[in-house]
Amino acid sequence: MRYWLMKTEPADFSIDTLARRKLEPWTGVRNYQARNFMRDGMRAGDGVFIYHSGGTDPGIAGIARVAGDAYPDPTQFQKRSKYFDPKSAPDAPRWWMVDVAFKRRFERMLPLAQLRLQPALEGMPLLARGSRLSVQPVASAFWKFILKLEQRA
DNA sequence: GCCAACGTTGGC
DNA sequence: GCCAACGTTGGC
Repeated sequence: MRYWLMKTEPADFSIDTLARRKLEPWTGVRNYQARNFMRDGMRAGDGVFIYHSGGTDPGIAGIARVAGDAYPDPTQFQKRSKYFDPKSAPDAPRWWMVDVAFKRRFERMLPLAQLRLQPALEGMPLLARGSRLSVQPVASAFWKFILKLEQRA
């Protein structure tokens, strides 16, 4: 069982949206590193922190789980989609994705600023300078520590 | 709104 | 293969 963190802009899609829909096809990831994590690293049941980015108070908003193995992102073939990729061919899809299932919402979001204060989280990719990766692994020690932090909050 | 950091593209 | 230009991300 591995752990991950996936970013989303809450104005477009938030933990509450996920709570309502229960299951969400995580379409639109167009970064090779992020794709590789989804395609090659994720397995059904893996834990996922849902991270809200871009707003006035970025942070971890809740928990989801990987619902199944990766499959080709259909939006890459849809001409009208903003995620359309003319260079991708159906017999050799470039972009892969997973379905993400809602688990729970944090009672209080864990702000990025608070995560930055934790010496125990040093080395988390999320906290690295200039980190933009929208899908990233979370070491199990970090996962556990963040859950404890949340209990305390 | 600003801007640093980063990834991708494309000319050479 | 190099690298400048460009577009995007995302914190502040």
